[in-house]
Amino acid sequence: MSLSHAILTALIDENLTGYELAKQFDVSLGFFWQASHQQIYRELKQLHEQDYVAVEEVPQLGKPDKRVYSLTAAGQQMLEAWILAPTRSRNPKDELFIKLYNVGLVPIASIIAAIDQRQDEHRRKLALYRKIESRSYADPASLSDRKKGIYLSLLAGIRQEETGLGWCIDARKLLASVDT
Amino acid sequence: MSLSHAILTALIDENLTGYELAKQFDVSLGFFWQASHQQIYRELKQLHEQDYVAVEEVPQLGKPDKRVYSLTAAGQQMLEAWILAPTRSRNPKDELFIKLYNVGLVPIASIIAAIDQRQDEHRRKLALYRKIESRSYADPASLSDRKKGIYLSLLAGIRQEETGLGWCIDARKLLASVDT
DNA sequence: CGGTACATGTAATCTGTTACATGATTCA
DNA sequence: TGAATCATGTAACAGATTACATGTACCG
Repeated sequence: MSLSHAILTALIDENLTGYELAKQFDVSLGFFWQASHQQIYRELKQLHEQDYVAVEEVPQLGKPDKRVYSLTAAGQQMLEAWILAPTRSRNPKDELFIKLYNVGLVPIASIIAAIDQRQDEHRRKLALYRKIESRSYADPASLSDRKKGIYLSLLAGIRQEETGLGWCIDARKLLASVDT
Repeated sequence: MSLSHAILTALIDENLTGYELAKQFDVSLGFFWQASHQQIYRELKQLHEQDYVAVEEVPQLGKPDKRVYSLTAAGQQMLEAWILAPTRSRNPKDELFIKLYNVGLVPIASIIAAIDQRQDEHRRKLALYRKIESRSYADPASLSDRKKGIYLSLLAGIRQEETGLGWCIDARKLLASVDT
Protein backbone atom coordinates (compact mmCIF):
# COMPACT_ATOMS: atom_id res chain seq x y z
CA MET A 1 0.00 0.00 0.00
CA SER A 2 1.00 3.61 -0.32
CA LEU A 3 1.54 4.85 3.20
CA SER A 4 4.94 3.19 3.04
CA HIS A 5 5.74 5.07 -0.17
CA ALA A 6 4.63 8.35 1.31
CA ILE A 7 6.95 7.75 4.27
CA LEU A 8 9.89 6.86 2.05
CA THR A 9 9.21 10.00 0.00
CA ALA A 10 9.37 12.14 3.12
CA LEU A 11 12.67 10.52 4.08
CA ILE A 12 14.42 11.40 0.79
CA ASP A 13 15.54 14.87 1.90
CA GLU A 14 15.82 14.46 5.65
CA ASN A 15 16.08 11.81 8.32
CA LEU A 16 13.07 11.97 10.60
CA THR A 17 11.59 10.41 13.72
CA GLY A 18 8.13 8.87 13.74
CA TYR A 19 6.91 11.90 15.60
CA GLU A 20 8.30 14.29 13.01
CA LEU A 21 6.84 12.20 10.19
CA ALA A 22 3.44 12.37 11.85
CA LYS A 23 3.75 16.15 11.86
CA GLN A 24 4.69 16.17 8.18
CA PHE A 25 1.53 14.22 7.51
CA ASP A 26 -0.48 17.07 8.99
CA VAL A 27 0.87 19.49 6.39
CA SER A 28 2.48 19.37 2.93
CA LEU A 29 2.28 15.70 1.89
CA GLY A 30 -0.56 15.41 4.38
CA PHE A 31 -2.77 17.57 2.15
CA PHE A 32 -2.88 14.61 -0.22
CA TRP A 33 -2.19 11.66 2.04
CA GLN A 34 -3.18 11.62 5.69
CA ALA A 35 -2.02 9.21 8.36
CA SER A 36 -2.19 9.06 12.14
CA HIS A 37 0.84 8.56 14.35
CA GLN A 38 -0.32 5.01 15.15
CA GLN A 39 -0.27 4.07 11.49
CA ILE A 40 3.09 5.67 10.99
CA TYR A 41 4.78 3.88 13.89
CA ARG A 42 3.40 0.55 12.73
CA GLU A 43 4.49 1.17 9.15
CA LEU A 44 7.98 2.26 10.21
CA LYS A 45 8.40 -0.97 12.15
CA GLN A 46 7.55 -2.98 9.04
CA LEU A 47 9.71 -0.84 6.75
CA HIS A 48 12.60 -1.42 9.13
CA GLU A 49 12.03 -5.20 9.17
CA GLN A 50 12.25 -5.14 5.37
CA ASP A 51 15.37 -2.94 5.45
CA TYR A 52 13.78 -0.14 3.50
CA VAL A 53 14.71 2.25 6.31
CA ALA A 54 17.52 2.33 8.88
CA VAL A 55 17.16 3.50 12.47
CA GLU A 56 19.50 5.38 14.70
CA GLU A 57 18.66 5.56 18.39
CA VAL A 58 19.44 8.97 19.82
CA PRO A 59 19.41 9.21 23.61
CA GLN A 60 18.02 12.43 24.97
CA LEU A 61 18.09 14.11 28.36
CA GLY A 62 14.73 14.34 30.06
CA LYS A 63 12.86 13.02 27.02
CA PRO A 64 12.32 9.54 25.67
CA ASP A 65 15.01 8.36 23.28
CA LYS A 66 14.52 9.37 19.67
CA ARG A 67 14.47 6.84 16.87
CA VAL A 68 15.68 8.65 13.76
CA TYR A 69 14.82 6.91 10.49
CA SER A 70 16.67 7.20 7.19
CA LEU A 71 16.08 5.84 3.69
CA THR A 72 18.24 2.87 2.65
CA ALA A 73 19.37 2.09 -0.91
CA ALA A 74 16.85 -0.77 -0.97
CA GLY A 75 14.14 1.62 0.18
CA GLN A 76 14.90 4.06 -2.60
CA GLN A 77 14.87 1.29 -5.20
CA MET A 78 11.53 0.10 -3.92
CA LEU A 79 10.14 3.62 -4.13
CA GLU A 80 11.42 4.08 -7.67
CA ALA A 81 9.86 0.81 -8.79
CA TRP A 82 6.53 1.83 -7.27
CA ILE A 83 6.55 5.14 -9.14
CA LEU A 84 6.98 3.29 -12.43
CA ALA A 85 4.05 0.97 -11.68
CA PRO A 86 0.48 1.97 -12.62
CA THR A 87 -1.21 4.40 -10.25
CA ARG A 88 -4.22 3.01 -8.45
CA SER A 89 -7.03 5.51 -8.50
CA ARG A 90 -8.84 6.11 -5.27
CA ASN A 91 -12.46 5.22 -5.03
CA PRO A 92 -14.25 8.39 -4.10
CA LYS A 93 -16.11 8.50 -0.79
CA ASP A 94 -17.98 11.54 0.28
CA GLU A 95 -20.77 11.47 2.84
CA LEU A 96 -22.14 14.79 1.62
CA PHE A 97 -23.43 13.20 -1.57
CA ILE A 98 -25.24 10.47 0.34
CA LYS A 99 -26.98 13.24 2.21
CA LEU A 100 -27.87 14.97 -1.04
CA TYR A 101 -29.55 11.81 -2.28
CA ASN A 102 -31.91 12.29 0.66
CA VAL A 103 -33.24 15.73 -0.20
CA GLY A 104 -36.95 15.46 0.56
CA LEU A 105 -36.52 13.05 3.48
CA VAL A 106 -35.37 15.66 6.00
CA PRO A 107 -35.88 19.43 6.38
CA ILE A 108 -33.89 21.07 3.60
CA ALA A 109 -32.23 23.34 6.16
CA SER A 110 -30.23 20.39 7.50
CA ILE A 111 -28.86 19.63 4.05
CA ILE A 112 -28.03 23.28 3.50
CA ALA A 113 -26.23 23.30 6.85
CA ALA A 114 -24.07 20.42 5.65
CA ILE A 115 -23.23 22.35 2.49
CA ASP A 116 -22.34 25.44 4.51
CA GLN A 117 -20.02 23.37 6.66
CA ARG A 118 -18.34 22.05 3.54
CA GLN A 119 -18.09 25.56 2.11
CA ASP A 120 -16.20 26.68 5.21
CA GLU A 121 -13.77 23.82 4.90
CA HIS A 122 -13.10 24.73 1.28
CA ARG A 123 -12.52 28.34 2.21
CA ARG A 124 -10.08 27.50 4.99
CA LYS A 125 -8.07 25.11 2.87
CA LEU A 126 -8.03 27.45 -0.09
CA ALA A 127 -6.73 30.31 2.04
CA LEU A 128 -3.98 28.07 3.42
CA TYR A 129 -2.94 26.74 0.02
CA ARG A 130 -2.89 30.21 -1.53
CA LYS A 131 -0.71 31.46 1.30
CA ILE A 132 1.78 28.67 0.69
CA GLU A 133 1.62 29.37 -3.04
CA SER A 134 2.41 33.05 -2.71
CA ARG A 135 5.22 32.39 -0.22
CA SER A 136 7.08 29.62 -1.97
CA TYR A 137 5.75 29.04 -5.45
CA ALA A 138 5.00 32.48 -6.86
CA ASP A 139 7.03 31.84 -10.02
CA PRO A 140 6.49 28.19 -11.03
CA ALA A 141 8.68 28.24 -14.15
CA SER A 142 11.80 29.09 -12.16
CA LEU A 143 11.40 26.36 -9.54
CA SER A 144 13.76 23.41 -9.22
CA ASP A 145 12.52 20.17 -10.78
CA ARG A 146 11.63 18.69 -7.42
CA LYS A 147 9.74 21.82 -6.39
CA LYS A 148 7.82 21.80 -9.65
CA GLY A 149 6.30 18.45 -8.69
CA ILE A 150 5.36 19.70 -5.25
CA TYR A 151 3.94 22.88 -6.78
CA LEU A 152 1.73 20.85 -9.10
CA SER A 153 0.29 19.01 -6.12
CA LEU A 154 -0.44 22.32 -4.46
CA LEU A 155 -2.01 23.61 -7.66
CA ALA A 156 -4.28 20.57 -7.78
CA GLY A 157 -5.30 21.29 -4.21
CA ILE A 158 -6.05 24.93 -4.99
CA ARG A 159 -8.19 24.05 -7.98
CA GLN A 160 -10.06 21.32 -6.16
CA GLU A 161 -10.95 23.72 -3.36
CA GLU A 162 -11.97 26.43 -5.82
CA THR A 163 -14.20 23.99 -7.66
CA GLY A 164 -15.72 22.72 -4.42
CA LEU A 165 -16.36 26.24 -3.23
CA GLY A 166 -18.07 27.23 -6.46
CA TRP A 167 -20.21 24.12 -6.32
CA CYS A 168 -21.34 24.90 -2.76
CA ILE A 169 -22.53 28.32 -3.87
CA ASP A 170 -24.47 26.92 -6.84
CA ALA A 171 -25.88 24.06 -4.75
CA ARG A 172 -27.28 26.56 -2.25
CA LYS A 173 -28.92 28.48 -5.08
CA LEU A 174 -30.65 25.44 -6.51
CA LEU A 175 -31.75 24.20 -3.08
CA ALA A 176 -33.31 27.59 -2.33
CA SER A 177 -36.18 26.45 -4.57
CA VAL A 178 -36.92 23.44 -2.34
CA ASP A 179 -39.39 23.86 0.52
CA THR A 180 -39.75 22.14 3.94
CA MET B 1 -19.81 4.36 9.29
CA SER B 2 -21.45 5.51 6.10
CA LEU B 3 -21.80 2.41 3.98
CA SER B 4 -24.84 1.58 6.08
CA HIS B 5 -26.32 5.00 5.36
CA ALA B 6 -25.66 4.66 1.67
CA ILE B 7 -27.48 1.32 1.69
CA LEU B 8 -30.45 2.72 3.60
CA THR B 9 -30.57 5.61 1.12
CA ALA B 10 -30.76 3.22 -1.80
CA LEU B 11 -33.60 1.34 -0.07
CA ILE B 12 -35.85 4.41 0.29
CA ASP B 13 -37.43 4.14 -3.15
CA GLU B 14 -37.21 0.43 -3.79
CA ASN B 15 -36.69 -2.86 -2.04
CA LEU B 16 -33.53 -4.48 -3.30
CA THR B 17 -31.45 -7.64 -2.97
CA GLY B 18 -27.78 -7.52 -2.00
CA TYR B 19 -26.93 -8.25 -5.58
CA GLU B 20 -29.00 -5.37 -6.88
CA LEU B 21 -27.52 -3.06 -4.27
CA ALA B 22 -24.05 -4.03 -5.40
CA LYS B 23 -25.00 -3.04 -8.93
CA GLN B 24 -26.33 0.32 -7.72
CA PHE B 25 -22.95 0.87 -6.12
CA ASP B 26 -21.32 0.57 -9.51
CA VAL B 27 -23.34 3.47 -10.88
CA SER B 28 -25.29 6.45 -9.54
CA LEU B 29 -24.62 6.45 -5.79
CA GLY B 30 -21.48 4.49 -6.59
CA PHE B 31 -19.94 7.53 -8.30
CA PHE B 32 -19.60 9.00 -4.82
CA TRP B 33 -19.49 5.94 -2.60
CA GLN B 34 -18.07 2.64 -3.77
CA ALA B 35 -18.50 -0.73 -2.14
CA SER B 36 -17.89 -4.33 -3.14
CA HIS B 37 -20.55 -7.02 -2.90
CA GLN B 38 -18.71 -8.59 0.04
CA GLN B 39 -18.96 -5.39 2.03
CA ILE B 40 -22.60 -4.99 1.13
CA TYR B 41 -23.58 -8.51 2.20
CA ARG B 42 -21.74 -8.09 5.49
CA GLU B 43 -23.33 -4.73 6.12
CA LEU B 44 -26.82 -5.98 5.26
CA LYS B 45 -26.44 -8.76 7.80
CA GLN B 46 -25.58 -6.23 10.50
CA LEU B 47 -28.33 -3.83 9.48
CA HIS B 48 -30.78 -6.70 9.74
CA GLU B 49 -29.54 -7.67 13.20
CA GLN B 50 -30.18 -4.09 14.30
CA ASP B 51 -33.62 -4.07 12.65
CA TYR B 52 -32.79 -1.21 10.34
CA VAL B 53 -33.83 -3.36 7.39
CA ALA B 54 -36.31 -6.22 6.97
CA VAL B 55 -35.78 -9.24 4.72
CA GLU B 56 -38.15 -11.21 2.63
CA GLU B 57 -36.99 -14.51 1.20
CA VAL B 58 -38.26 -15.03 -2.32
CA PRO B 59 -37.90 -18.54 -3.71
CA GLN B 60 -37.02 -18.69 -7.39
CA LEU B 61 -37.06 -21.40 -9.99
CA GLY B 62 -33.68 -22.46 -11.23
CA LYS B 63 -31.91 -19.69 -9.31
CA PRO B 64 -30.85 -19.32 -5.67
CA ASP B 65 -33.50 -17.78 -3.41
CA LYS B 66 -33.52 -14.00 -3.36
CA ARG B 67 -33.28 -12.06 -0.13
CA VAL B 68 -35.12 -8.80 -0.73
CA TYR B 69 -34.32 -6.06 1.77
CA SER B 70 -36.56 -3.15 2.74
CA LEU B 71 -36.11 -0.13 4.97
CA THR B 72 -37.80 -0.30 8.40
CA ALA B 73 -39.16 2.68 10.33
CA ALA B 74 -36.20 2.37 12.70
CA GLY B 75 -33.86 2.39 9.72
CA GLN B 76 -35.37 5.53 8.32
CA GLN B 77 -35.17 7.25 11.69
CA MET B 78 -31.53 6.28 11.99
CA LEU B 79 -30.83 7.64 8.51
CA GLU B 80 -32.58 10.92 9.28
CA ALA B 81 -30.61 11.35 12.50
CA TRP B 82 -27.37 10.73 10.61
CA ILE B 83 -28.21 13.38 8.02
CA LEU B 84 -28.72 15.94 10.78
CA ALA B 85 -25.36 15.09 12.38
CA PRO B 86 -22.17 16.85 11.22
CA THR B 87 -20.66 15.51 8.00
CA ARG B 88 -17.27 13.90 8.40
CA SER B 89 -14.96 15.00 5.63
CA ARG B 90 -12.89 12.35 4.01
CA ASN B 91 -9.17 12.52 4.35
CA PRO B 92 -7.82 12.82 0.87
CA LYS B 93 -5.64 10.01 -0.47
CA ASP B 94 -4.18 10.17 -3.91
CA GLU B 95 -1.13 8.22 -4.94
CA LEU B 96 -0.50 10.50 -7.90
CA PHE B 97 0.62 13.31 -5.62
CA ILE B 98 3.08 11.09 -3.78
CA LYS B 99 4.56 10.37 -7.18
CA LEU B 100 4.72 14.07 -7.99
CA TYR B 101 6.73 14.68 -4.83
CA ASN B 102 9.34 12.44 -6.41
CA VAL B 103 9.97 14.40 -9.60
CA GLY B 104 13.72 14.28 -10.02
CA LEU B 105 14.09 10.80 -8.53
CA VAL B 106 12.86 8.91 -11.60
CA PRO B 107 12.77 9.62 -15.34
CA ILE B 108 10.19 12.34 -15.88
CA ALA B 109 8.52 10.24 -18.58
CA SER B 110 7.23 7.84 -15.92
CA ILE B 111 5.54 10.67 -14.02
CA ILE B 112 4.08 12.02 -17.24
CA ALA B 113 2.75 8.55 -18.00
CA ALA B 114 0.95 8.54 -14.65
CA ILE B 115 -0.59 11.91 -15.46
CA ASP B 116 -1.70 10.68 -18.89
CA GLN B 117 -3.35 7.70 -17.26
CA ARG B 118 -5.20 10.01 -14.90
CA GLN B 119 -6.21 12.26 -17.78
CA ASP B 120 -7.85 9.32 -19.51
CA GLU B 121 -9.80 8.44 -16.39
CA HIS B 122 -11.07 12.00 -16.12
CA ARG B 123 -12.11 12.00 -19.74
CA ARG B 124 -14.01 8.73 -19.44
CA LYS B 125 -15.86 9.76 -16.30
CA LEU B 126 -16.65 13.19 -17.67
CA ALA B 127 -18.13 11.71 -20.84
CA LEU B 128 -20.29 9.36 -18.75
CA TYR B 129 -21.51 12.07 -16.38
CA ARG B 130 -22.33 14.44 -19.22
CA LYS B 131 -24.31 11.74 -20.96
CA ILE B 132 -26.37 11.16 -17.81
CA GLU B 133 -26.79 14.91 -17.41
CA SER B 134 -28.13 15.47 -20.91
CA ARG B 135 -30.45 12.47 -20.65
CA SER B 136 -32.04 13.07 -17.28
CA TYR B 137 -31.07 16.43 -15.87
CA ALA B 138 -31.09 18.84 -18.80
CA ASP B 139 -33.37 21.31 -17.02
CA PRO B 140 -32.35 21.37 -13.32
CA ALA B 141 -34.88 23.98 -12.17
CA SER B 142 -37.84 21.81 -13.17
CA LEU B 143 -36.67 18.65 -11.39
CA SER B 144 -38.45 17.16 -8.38
CA ASP B 145 -36.87 17.99 -5.01
CA ARG B 146 -35.33 14.56 -4.70
CA LYS B 147 -33.90 14.72 -8.21
CA LYS B 148 -32.42 18.10 -7.50
CA GLY B 149 -30.24 16.55 -4.80
CA ILE B 150 -29.12 13.79 -7.11
CA TYR B 151 -28.45 16.30 -9.86
CA LEU B 152 -26.23 18.34 -7.54
CA SER B 153 -24.14 15.24 -6.85
CA LEU B 154 -23.79 14.69 -10.56
CA LEU B 155 -22.86 18.33 -11.06
CA ALA B 156 -20.14 18.01 -8.42
CA GLY B 157 -18.83 14.98 -10.28
CA ILE B 158 -18.80 16.82 -13.59
CA ARG B 159 -16.93 19.79 -12.17
CA GLN B 160 -14.41 17.63 -10.35
CA GLU B 161 -13.60 15.78 -13.53
CA GLU B 162 -13.35 19.00 -15.55
CA THR B 163 -10.99 20.45 -12.96
CA GLY B 164 -8.91 17.31 -12.88
CA LEU B 165 -8.70 17.22 -16.65
CA GLY B 166 -7.59 20.84 -16.85
CA TRP B 167 -4.98 20.23 -14.20
CA CYS B 168 -3.54 17.26 -16.12
CA ILE B 169 -3.09 19.43 -19.20
CA ASP B 170 -1.33 22.19 -17.24
CA ALA B 171 0.77 19.69 -15.31
CA ARG B 172 2.05 18.24 -18.57
CA LYS B 173 2.99 21.72 -19.77
CA LEU B 174 5.02 22.53 -16.68
CA LEU B 175 6.72 19.14 -16.63
CA ALA B 176 7.78 19.64 -20.26
CA SER B 177 10.50 21.92 -18.87
CA VAL B 178 12.00 19.12 -16.76
CA ASP B 179 14.69 16.93 -18.31
CA THR B 180 15.67 13.28 -17.77
C1' DC C 1 -1.99 24.37 38.02
C1' DG C 2 -3.23 23.32 33.31
C1' DG C 3 -2.31 22.98 28.56
C1' DT C 4 0.77 22.06 24.82
C1' DA C 5 4.75 19.99 22.79
C1' DC C 6 7.87 16.21 22.77
C1' DA C 7 8.14 11.11 22.01
C1' DT C 8 6.79 6.27 21.73
C1' DG C 9 3.91 2.78 21.59
C1' DT C 10 -0.24 -1.26 22.35
C1' DA C 11 -4.98 -3.10 21.84
C1' DA C 12 -9.40 -3.38 20.09
C1' DT C 13 -12.38 -2.56 16.65
C1' DC C 14 -13.98 -1.30 12.19
C1' DT C 15 -13.47 -1.13 7.04
C1' DG C 16 -11.84 -2.64 2.78
C1' DT C 17 -9.69 -5.93 -0.51
C1' DT C 18 -8.66 -10.33 -2.48
C1' DA C 19 -9.43 -14.92 -3.03
C1' DC C 20 -12.32 -18.78 -2.72
C1' DA C 21 -16.80 -21.28 -3.33
C1' DT C 22 -21.23 -22.77 -5.64
C1' DG C 23 -24.50 -23.36 -9.33
C1' DA C 24 -28.23 -22.30 -12.93
C1' DT C 25 -29.40 -19.65 -17.25
C1' DT C 26 -28.76 -17.05 -21.37
C1' DC C 27 -26.40 -15.44 -25.39
C1' DA C 28 -22.99 -15.64 -29.16
C1' DT D 1 -18.22 -24.30 -25.61
C1' DG D 2 -17.31 -20.47 -23.08
C1' DA D 3 -18.45 -15.97 -21.25
C1' DA D 4 -21.66 -13.12 -18.94
C1' DT D 5 -25.44 -12.52 -15.76
C1' DC D 6 -27.98 -13.83 -11.81
C1' DA D 7 -27.46 -14.69 -6.72
C1' DT D 8 -25.40 -15.70 -2.37
C1' DG D 9 -22.01 -16.00 0.72
C1' DT D 10 -17.17 -17.28 3.71
C1' DA D 11 -12.33 -16.51 5.02
C1' DA D 12 -8.08 -14.36 5.31
C1' DC D 13 -5.71 -10.47 5.32
C1' DA D 14 -4.66 -5.48 4.95
C1' DG D 15 -5.52 -0.88 6.37
C1' DA D 16 -7.60 2.76 9.24
C1' DT D 17 -9.66 4.59 13.45
C1' DT D 18 -10.32 5.08 18.35
C1' DA D 19 -9.07 4.47 22.82
C1' DC D 20 -5.69 3.54 26.09
C1' DA D 21 -1.01 4.17 28.19
C1' DT D 22 3.27 6.68 29.91
C1' DG D 23 6.27 10.43 31.24
C1' DT D 24 9.12 15.02 30.92
C1' DA D 25 9.56 19.90 29.98
C1' DC D 26 8.14 24.39 29.21
C1' DC D 27 5.00 28.32 29.07
C1' DG D 28 1.57 31.31 31.04
